[in-house]
Amino acid sequence: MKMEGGATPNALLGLLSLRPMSGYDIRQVISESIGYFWSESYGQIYPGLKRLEAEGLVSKKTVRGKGSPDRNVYSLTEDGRRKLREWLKLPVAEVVPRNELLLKLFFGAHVSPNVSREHVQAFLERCQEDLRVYGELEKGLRKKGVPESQLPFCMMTLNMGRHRSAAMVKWCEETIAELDKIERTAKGGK
Amino acid sequence: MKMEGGATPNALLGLLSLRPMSGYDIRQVISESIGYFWSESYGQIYPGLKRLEAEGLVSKKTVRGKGSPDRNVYSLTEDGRRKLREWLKLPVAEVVPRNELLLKLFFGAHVSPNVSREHVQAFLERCQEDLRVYGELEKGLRKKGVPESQLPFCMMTLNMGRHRSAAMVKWCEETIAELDKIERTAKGGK
DNA sequence: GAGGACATGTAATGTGTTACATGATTAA
DNA sequence: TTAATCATGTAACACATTACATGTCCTC
Repeated sequence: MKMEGGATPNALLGLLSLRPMSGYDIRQVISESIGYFWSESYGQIYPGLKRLEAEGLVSKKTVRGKGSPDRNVYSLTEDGRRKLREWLKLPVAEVVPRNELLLKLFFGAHVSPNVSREHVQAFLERCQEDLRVYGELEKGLRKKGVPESQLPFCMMTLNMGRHRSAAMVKWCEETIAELDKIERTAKGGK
Repeated sequence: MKMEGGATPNALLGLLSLRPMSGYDIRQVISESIGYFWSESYGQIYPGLKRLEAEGLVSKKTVRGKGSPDRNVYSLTEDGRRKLREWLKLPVAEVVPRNELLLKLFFGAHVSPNVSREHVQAFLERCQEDLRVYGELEKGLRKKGVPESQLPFCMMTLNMGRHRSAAMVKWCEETIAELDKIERTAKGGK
């Protein structure tokens, strides 16, 4: 009867495997590590940690703050570590990710090609920005204390981002050229 | 107060812009057109159509079935068409799509490299299959009655899939090689 | 004294899938 | 007769974000 699908609680376990953290810390760490392919809101994190504690997968230690609020620092228990390993072994649940850009582009014939062009242009800029961020992230990895054993895995995820963004940049350029062509012929044929 | 974000009702409007359809039809059409980047379940479609009708964006016509159940066929009203155009002009809401494969890969140091390798291998096969499907889809487009004006937009969405899948195939191959290297050194160093 | 970072948490709301319920027709 | 396809719809549940509520300390 146990649903093993839930990626969110397992993501929390994974993050706590890096080091003991509070809910607040987790949010920070996400944004500077896996933020480009995973995110969690406080509304998921705090109740999630509470549930994991009730299941004995993490343990809480309240740290009296010196000049700051109390922190609830959670760490993985042996059970939690085992649970994480089991989840990692399960096949990846594949979903079709929704792509609103493609949806709008698909129905682009209803509006001026200019509209689609701007959507693609915005996406292009975003991809270029992402490529820049991946560079920063890599620098951060090399400097900061990422365990030797974890480093190649970080790099693999970064590399997917790079391959993806580079391909998207190419597609954007081709698509913008195509949209420009459509606009020119629309104007020329008038 | 109106939330304009809702992509799902707008997706329904877009699909009905192709031709009048029943909720059942919509599901079929999705799977043979935009299914690789968008999907809707009946639980969204039927209540969604009802709501759109109440707002006057679509109109319902019940067609008595000859040897099959009655069909509720919906068509776009002028208001619906206008609403669709307005939505198409709004900037694309950008979200970070979650990627469970990357999440598992990121924490791959906790399990044998073999486990990650198999996840990537499965993803590789899926991408290759996708590339094949895009070919089929394109053939279908050329044969069937897709309006001339809509065709280039279909092709643009297909091309994004192609660029993406091709990049992913390359990444998978590189990543599998890297994982093999890790496994060899782990074995060699023992 | 205003604003921002630190810190925790809940409630309301939105979004979406899955399973269920129903029932006819058609092909194996 | 059994399964698949056609067809519509609801209810329960799962998942997630946002806004709100609260309060401290530190810097400008």
